Amino acid sequence: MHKVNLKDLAHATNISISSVSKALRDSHEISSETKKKVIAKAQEMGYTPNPYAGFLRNQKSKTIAVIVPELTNNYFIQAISGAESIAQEFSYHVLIYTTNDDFEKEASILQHLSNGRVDGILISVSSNTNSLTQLNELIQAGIPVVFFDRICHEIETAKVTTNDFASGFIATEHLIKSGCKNIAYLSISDHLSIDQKRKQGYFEALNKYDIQHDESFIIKCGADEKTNASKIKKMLTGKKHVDGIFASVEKLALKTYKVCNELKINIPKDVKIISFSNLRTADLLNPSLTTITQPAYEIGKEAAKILFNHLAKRKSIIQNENIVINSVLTVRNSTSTNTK
Amino acid sequence: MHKVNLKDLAHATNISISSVSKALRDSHEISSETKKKVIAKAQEMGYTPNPYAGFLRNQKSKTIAVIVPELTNNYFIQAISGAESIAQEFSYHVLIYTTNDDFEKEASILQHLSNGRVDGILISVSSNTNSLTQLNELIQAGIPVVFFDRICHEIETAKVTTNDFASGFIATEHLIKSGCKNIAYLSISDHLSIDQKRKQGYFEALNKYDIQHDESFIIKCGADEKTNASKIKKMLTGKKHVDGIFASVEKLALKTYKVCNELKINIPKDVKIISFSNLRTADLLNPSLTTITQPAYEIGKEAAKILFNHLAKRKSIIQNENIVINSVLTVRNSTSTNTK
DNA sequence: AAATAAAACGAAAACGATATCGCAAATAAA
DNA sequence: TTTATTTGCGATATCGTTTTCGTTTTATTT
Repeated sequence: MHKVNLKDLAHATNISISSVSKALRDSHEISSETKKKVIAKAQEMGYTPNPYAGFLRNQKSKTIAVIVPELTNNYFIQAISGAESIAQEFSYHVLIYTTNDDFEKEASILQHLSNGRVDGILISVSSNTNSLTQLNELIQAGIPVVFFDRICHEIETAKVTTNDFASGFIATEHLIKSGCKNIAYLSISDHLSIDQKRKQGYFEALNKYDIQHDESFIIKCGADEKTNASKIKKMLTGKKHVDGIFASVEKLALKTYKVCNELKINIPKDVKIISFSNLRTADLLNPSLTTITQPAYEIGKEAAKILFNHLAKRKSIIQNENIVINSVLTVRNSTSTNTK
Repeated sequence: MHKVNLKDLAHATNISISSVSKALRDSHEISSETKKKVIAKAQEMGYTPNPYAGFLRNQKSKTIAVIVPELTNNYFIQAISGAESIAQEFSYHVLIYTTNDDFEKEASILQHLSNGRVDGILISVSSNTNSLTQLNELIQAGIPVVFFDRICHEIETAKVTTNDFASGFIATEHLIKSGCKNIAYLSISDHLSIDQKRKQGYFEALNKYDIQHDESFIIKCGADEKTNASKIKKMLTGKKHVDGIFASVEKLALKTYKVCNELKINIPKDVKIISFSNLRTADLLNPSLTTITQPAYEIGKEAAKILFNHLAKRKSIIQNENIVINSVLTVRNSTSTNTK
C-alpha cells in the first residue's frame, strides 16, 4: 500500500503541488472552492503529511527530550508525567532517556542530541555529571535546555527546583523537636547541588539548636545498594548512638527500614526517620514514614512550560532563572514521640 | 552559529558532496586517503549529520513509541524501563505517550502516529480500548505493533504477557489454603483481557475447592478512586463477611489498606489480602503485602526485542505469537495465618 | 477603455543526505 | 599496444514538504 503524498493529491485534483499544500494549510492565497476540493480529496485518499519532510523543511520536530538518571524512581516519574501532560497540551512529543546515573552515558546522549534531533531538552543531571561542555555546546547550538531538580548552577538557563535548603532545615528541625540529639544525614552524592543544599539546611538546624556537629554522622552513600546497606548498618550498630536519621532521598530511607527490620531496631522508638520522598505508600509503611515531599508533578509541568513557551517565542537563549516550588512536610509515625 | 552540513564540508575539502557522503559512510568507492582527509575535516568543523534529512531519505527514524495508560504505575514504569534499556542497545529512541486510560486519547495518539513518525509501537491498551481499526490500519501501513500486558486478542501480532490465568488461580488458592472461605475479587475493568483471565483463574480455584461462588464478591472497580473506595468500604461492612481479598491490580490493594485503616479492620486477622503488584515497598507495608509480581522489566525487554528484531529484518508483518513470562508469588504477612 | 490593484494559482528552489548512475583515470589482461 | 577491468570520483535525481517569486486572471479604479 503506497502512502499518498502531495504529489498524488495534486495529480488527482489537477492542481499544482504548491497549491495543494497551501490549500491544506489554509493559505489566503487559495480560493475557498479549491480548498474544499483539495480537503475532500485528501480525506478521500487518506492523506497524512510526511513528518520527516516537514522536519527537514522547518528544522523542527516538535519533539523534546527528557533525560533522567533513572525511571524506577517516583520523583522522576512524577516529574516526567507532569512534563508529558504539558507536552500533550502543546502538541509536543517526548523522548525519554535514562543515564543510569552515569555521566559518560549522559554525555553520549547529549552528544547524540546535539545534531538537532530534538527542539529542546529537560534534564536532571547524573550525580557525577561532567557534561558542562556538552550542555553548553547544546545551548550554543540553539537547543534550549531546562534543568529540574538536579541542576547545574554553572550553566545559564532556567532551573526548576524545590526549596532544598529550607526543606533540609525543616526536616532536621522536626527531628530535633521530636527529641533527637544525634542526627545522621544520609547523603546520596557530594556532587549534587540538591544534596549539598539539603545538607546545609541540616547543618543550619543543628547550629540553631546548638547541637554538636559530628562528622561521623554524615553517611556518604552512593549508587551501590550493598555498600549503602553496610554503611547504614555500621552507623546503627556503632558506639555513637544515632537517634534520628534524615535521608536525602527515598531509597536510602527504604534501605534504612530494611536494615532496621534486620537488626530489630524499632522505628520510631530507637531511631526516628524522616526522608525526602515521593512514595505514594508512605502512610502505609510500617511505621508510616514522615516525609518531605517535593511537588514533582508540578516541577515537571513548570519546567516543560518554560521550555515550550521559550520554543514558541523562538528566542535563542533562555534567561538564567531559578524557579522554586516548595516541598511539604508530612508528619507520620516514623518520627512519632508517642512510643506505645 | 551556522550548523555545518555536507555541502560546507565538500566546499572545504574540494571534494564533491556525494564523495564526502560516501567517505563518511566508509564506502569502498572512496580511497583511504580522501576518507582520512574528509573525516579529519569533519572532525575539525564539527560536522554532525542532520537527522531529519536521513529520516526523509530512508523513511525511518530509529524511533519507537511506547504507549501506556499511565506513568504513575510501577508495572508500566518497569516495563518501559526494560524497553528503554533494549532501545539503547539497538540505538533506538523512545517516545512516551500516556492515554490516561481514555480510549479516545489512545485513538488520537495512534491516529497521529499513523503518518509514520515512528518505526514501531509498543502498547498496553486502555481499559476501554476501541482502537482496533486504528491499530489494524497502523499494521497495514507497515508500522509494526507489539502488545504487552494489556493486549488485544483480535489483532494478529506479537503479544507479551504474564500467565494471568494461572496466577489468578495461584493467588486464590493461596488465600483458600490460608483459610479464607469468602473471597472477594477486586476487578479493575471488565473489558481488559488481563482482568478476565485473572478472574477466570479465581473462579477455577473456587471450583477446585468447592467454594460457593457469590456474585456479590466480584467488586467492579474502575478509574475513579472515590467510587472504588466506597465500593470496597461497602464490601467490608456488608452482611456477608469477607475474609479474603484478591486485588487484580496494585492500586486496589492499596486502597483496601487505607479503607481497612479507617475502619479499624485488621489485616490479616480479619481479612487477608493478596494482590498483583510491582511495589518495591511491598515488604515494608503494614502489614507486608503478599503479592503476585509480574516480571515487568523482563516483559518490557522482551516486547522491545521482538519489535527491534522485526524491524531489523524489515519483514512487513509480525507473526501472531503469545509470549508468556510467569509471575511469582511472594507470601508475606497480609495473608499470614499467624495472627499474633 | 485604459491603467492599476488584487486574487488565485504554478514553477522552482530550498531543507540535507543518499544512492544510482556515468565518466574518467589507473591498472590488469590479452 | 590494444582491450578489458577495476578504482575513484562527480553530476544528478530523490525523499515530501514549504515558501518565495512569477505569472495569469479577475476585479477595481480613473
